[in-house]
Amino acid sequence: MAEQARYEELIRQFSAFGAVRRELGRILPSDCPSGSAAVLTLLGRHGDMRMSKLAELLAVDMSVTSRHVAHVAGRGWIERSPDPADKRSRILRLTPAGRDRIDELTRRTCQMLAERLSDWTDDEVGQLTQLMARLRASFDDSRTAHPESRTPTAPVLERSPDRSTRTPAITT
Amino acid sequence: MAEQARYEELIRQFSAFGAVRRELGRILPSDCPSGSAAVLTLLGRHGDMRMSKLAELLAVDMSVTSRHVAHVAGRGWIERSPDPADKRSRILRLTPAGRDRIDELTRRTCQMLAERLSDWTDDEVGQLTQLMARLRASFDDSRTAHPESRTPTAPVLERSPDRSTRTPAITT
DNA sequence: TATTGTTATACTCTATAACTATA
DNA sequence: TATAGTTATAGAGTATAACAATA
Repeated sequence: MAEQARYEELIRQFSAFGAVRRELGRILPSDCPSGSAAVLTLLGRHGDMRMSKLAELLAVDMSVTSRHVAHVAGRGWIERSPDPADKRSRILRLTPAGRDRIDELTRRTCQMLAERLSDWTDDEVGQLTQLMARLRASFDDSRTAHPESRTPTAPVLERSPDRSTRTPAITT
Repeated sequence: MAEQARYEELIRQFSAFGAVRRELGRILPSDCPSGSAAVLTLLGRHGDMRMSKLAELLAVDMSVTSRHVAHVAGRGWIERSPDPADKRSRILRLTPAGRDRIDELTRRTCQMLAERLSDWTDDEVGQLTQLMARLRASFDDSRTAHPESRTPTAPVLERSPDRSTRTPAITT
């Protein structure tokens, strides 16, 4: 457990990270903003999947996922085929054009990183990557974990009741 | 200089970081969203300053800064007094109510971090903080540095011509 | 009745451009 | 003519809620 001052510094860096994010966003093609890019890269990384799975990986509401997916499908970068096992569901799959788009995105972003991080060693880049991965995991875990199994010294404040990837349905 | 695969992994973590950011955003008071919180914490950290200085620290356009500042001023969390040295300028200063708001924000965010990062050591939190600070610095540096002094093997692609904190004026 | 996905609406953040007041 | 700040407008990301089709 770290001291409070550590947390305050970390929060400041989280906020400052927005500048990096915006800078990277500026080099994206105008027809492929960050939401579209995330959909493509996740499909490239994890292979074909359903909407609900993609929403989980994006960690956003399914409605948001639906919009992003509609955009990339409209550009011909993915296909949405009906799931034979469940007609409500749709399977998402990259098209060759989608793979080309990913290559282009990778090229642009890696070029910018190579430029900006030219004085970083391979190992330092790896360290940051690892710590950010663990950060994400730490947040994911607590979203999934049983709340009652955690330390009672840190009472949960206004935490939404186990949000998943969708708005809670109204049971009428 | 790191290998391309390293950059690709790092980019993935950048994208995934959005989940952390959104999670932290959810615990903010509804009348104090992240833009307002950033204004308050920067003023608390760096003391009184002009709009243009704040825009630089936020790394967003002055128009954006103006909106955020108007919001927090409307809530009485800061004061905008005219700069005696330059009547075009305004000096921003936290009010006692603004300081209270910062305390509340700090309390909430630190509580969430303490909960989520309960198994991180003080040192690990410090490492992540340091690496993110350096990341931000690396991006800042290249924004300021002379483009011609950088390696010619990485030609600058579509980079905006030394953007500052404002939309370039149209010289008629 | 519950789940998968879509759509409508609203809110926040951001950038561009035009405008005012001052330098 | 240039700079400090404001405002209008537009676009992207996101969440909530209501909806249709299927399980």
